[in-house]
Amino acid sequence: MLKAVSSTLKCQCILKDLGYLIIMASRSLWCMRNNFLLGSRCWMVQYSTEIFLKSISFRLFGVKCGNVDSEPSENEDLLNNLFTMGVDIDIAKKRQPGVFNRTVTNEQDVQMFLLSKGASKEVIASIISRYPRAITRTTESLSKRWNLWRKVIMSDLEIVNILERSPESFFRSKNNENLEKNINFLCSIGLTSKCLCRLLTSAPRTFSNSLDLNKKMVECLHEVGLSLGCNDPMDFVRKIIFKNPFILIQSTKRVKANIEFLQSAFTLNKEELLVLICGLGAGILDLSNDYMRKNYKNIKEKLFSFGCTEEEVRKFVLNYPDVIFLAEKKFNDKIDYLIEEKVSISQIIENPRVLDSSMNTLKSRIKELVDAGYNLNTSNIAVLSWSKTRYQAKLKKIKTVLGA
DNA sequence: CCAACCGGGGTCTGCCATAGTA
DNA sequence: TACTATGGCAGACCCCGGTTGG
Repeated sequence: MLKAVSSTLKCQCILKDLGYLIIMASRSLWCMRNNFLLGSRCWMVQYSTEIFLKSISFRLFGVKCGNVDSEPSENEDLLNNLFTMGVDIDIAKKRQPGVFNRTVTNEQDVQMFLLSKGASKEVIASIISRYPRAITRTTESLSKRWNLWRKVIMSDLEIVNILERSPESFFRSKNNENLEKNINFLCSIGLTSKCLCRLLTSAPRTFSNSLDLNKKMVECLHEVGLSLGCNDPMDFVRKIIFKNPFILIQSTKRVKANIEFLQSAFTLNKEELLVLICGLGAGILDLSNDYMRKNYKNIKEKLFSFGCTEEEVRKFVLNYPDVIFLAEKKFNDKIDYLIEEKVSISQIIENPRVLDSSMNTLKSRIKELVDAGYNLNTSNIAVLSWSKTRYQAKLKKIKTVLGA
């Protein structure tokens, strides 16, 4: 009798497992097909195949020794649920092991909730794999949080896209009161709804910061504006946030150090520094201090090696502070390549924006221009950084003039 | 018509450390 | 004391087009 029951149970188990396998297999194949058809990123193919293979090994393992050495501390329902959802358990466990020891989790509610907002099953699996603590949130709490985000962002789909990109930003905190206070605070300093939307889209973490942390950064920037003799320091703060939506997820330590570095490196007076950091230089305040120093040092050395003066380097970087973003190798490679192609260093200094273009763009454009008979050394090199349409129109013209 | 100048838009997560909490 | 919430860090460009003065 007992044997009969146990074999029936085993049969059921195997049938269930076969069911999983079929579901996973078809899902994987469907995913692969879609990925090939749509030409989307290869990792999805790899990802779904991996999940498929893992699900096979897990289920086979489960059938073979299910009762013998299952770990009592682990919630099997949870594991089963996550597997059917396509979550990568290995990644999830590695990321937040504590979640797997909980007696109560809400993975199915979370899935239902996200499905109702238009997220695909694949996206949900990816979200939970990368931020498993998401499944400890209740529908009620999620719904409230979602509605607060919707005060800033116009559509559910846009929010889904942000969650897919950065699940942590949404799920790391369940403190909805704090989120609401943040929104109110950012409105109160005069940020427009457009700016707020950009902030949440670009740097969603801002909204999970504690209100206090955001206030500290705003105060910090306010003080900087004040100390630099700004007439309207709050306007200065708004300008920086508008120019650099990532500023509120940086530490005040980093931002202060970068501002100090810019001031000392370029010996700027208050007014010049003010213009720089709420203008072209706003973006580079995010950089890690060491990275900024290292890159600036490299730029200086590289340009010195071509006989540039200190003043020329200064002018170059101040006209185009974004150059500090460029990693050493990329900067050096671009300069070397341009020089190799008979562009002079003074031409580069006069047109720093040519370094905006990727190496590929520089290479293909220079080849086309040279082939068309354009002399880079004596002509304007700004074409290298023009938009595609303007560049192509120009190239066409060059071809007809020089070809004739 | 042209080029020079200028500003804008997209993008920025995933991990670790640690104080706080249940 | 296991787990959570939160702060902080490293990492690292490319492209488009409006305006304007000649």
